[in-house]
Amino acid sequence: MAILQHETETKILDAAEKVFFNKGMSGARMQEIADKAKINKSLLHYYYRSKEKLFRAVFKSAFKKFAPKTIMILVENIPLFEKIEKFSSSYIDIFIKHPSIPLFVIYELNRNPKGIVNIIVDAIGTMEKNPVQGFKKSVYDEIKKGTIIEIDPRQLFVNMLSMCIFPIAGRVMIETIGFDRNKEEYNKFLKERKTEVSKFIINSIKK
Amino acid sequence: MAILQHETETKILDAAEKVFFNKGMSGARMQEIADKAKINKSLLHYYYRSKEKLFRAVFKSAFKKFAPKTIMILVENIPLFEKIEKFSSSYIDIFIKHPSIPLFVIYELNRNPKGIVNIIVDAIGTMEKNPVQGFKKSVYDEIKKGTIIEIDPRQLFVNMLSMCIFPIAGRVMIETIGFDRNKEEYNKFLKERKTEVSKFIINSIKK
DNA sequence: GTCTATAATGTGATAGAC
DNA sequence: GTCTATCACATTATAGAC
Repeated sequence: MAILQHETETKILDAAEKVFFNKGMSGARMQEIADKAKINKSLLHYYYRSKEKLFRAVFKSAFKKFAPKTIMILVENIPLFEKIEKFSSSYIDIFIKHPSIPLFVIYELNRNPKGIVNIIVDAIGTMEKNPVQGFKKSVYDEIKKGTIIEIDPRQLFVNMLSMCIFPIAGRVMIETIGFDRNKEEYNKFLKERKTEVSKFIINSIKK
Repeated sequence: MAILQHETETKILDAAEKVFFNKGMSGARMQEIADKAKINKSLLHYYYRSKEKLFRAVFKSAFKKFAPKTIMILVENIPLFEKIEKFSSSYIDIFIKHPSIPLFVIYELNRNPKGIVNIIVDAIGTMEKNPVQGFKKSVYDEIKKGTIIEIDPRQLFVNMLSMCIFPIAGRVMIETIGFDRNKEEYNKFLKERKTEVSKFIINSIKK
């Protein structure tokens, strides 16, 4: 039945996501994915011929969860401060909902840059027009207007990106060195960052 | 001979570092480590009984490359602005020299928090007195003096940490989305951050 | 200390029945 | 589509000669 087939496919992808997110490509085991999906290991191969192909499906799905919105905000034609507020808030919000994605993407991109870029291109069509250019343009506009200090837009962008992603990707590390291992406390801390990050940035660059 | 033994042990650890840093615990292969060290695979087991033990040695060595100095700066009794400048500059500098360490530590800590914390405790003696407290104290002192705005010291600390570590741990990702894949250009960009980060932070919090 | 050979197990993938 | 059984190979680890 078409519906059952679709259900199984979804069950597999959900299970595969959990395992790949936690263990990475090299640490993931097809058996564990099958167990989590409550199906036979052979069925994995029936639906996704190989571990590699299943991984690609998982990565692609993960990437689509945050990339389109992110890119849109970066190229949007709005004032810089608004762009920073919107980006930080949305970005942190998405990753509060999908906390395993940032480290997964960063790590796998390191492991095999070329292979992963192929998946990304497959996911969003093309990598040609760089969305970061949209952010740089906003920065130059404000510098010209004299509303912000002179700053290298690359530094500013990386600052913003770092403060949005790292507290999520490096959560276990941060909890280990500086916070009580209290899940709720850290979640509250992350929610506060949705406004804290943009305030911190704008404070620093506004004239 | 004692010297030869020491040499072999070092050769193994150097090779193991390269492989574990790049492939992680689960992706690393004992054969590859042996090949890189130009010795027989059995010798690995002669010197470090198991893959697990070799990994622990590598992690411990990696951790010692940055943790002692970092902790020292955080608890040092110096004014906040100086502490921020010193921390950012030293931290980024260390990781320019050892660029694979941050992602390695973050990833392996995620994979197996309890196991890794044991290694850390083994490396620095204890985790009891939290070095981040030293930073928080400096922040509260300045707030009381009225030299900086009122800010949650945890947010400030995580901002600083993020801007220091993420550009290194997430380098491949950042290069992929926003920079030309030019090694020298990015290295220059990182060196600039040694002063940019503290300027950015102090700009944001000073009254 | 260093090597060769091999054991023991884990793992991705396939064949074939139903 | 889903299962059982099994292959083929990779990988950690050990035994034993030198």
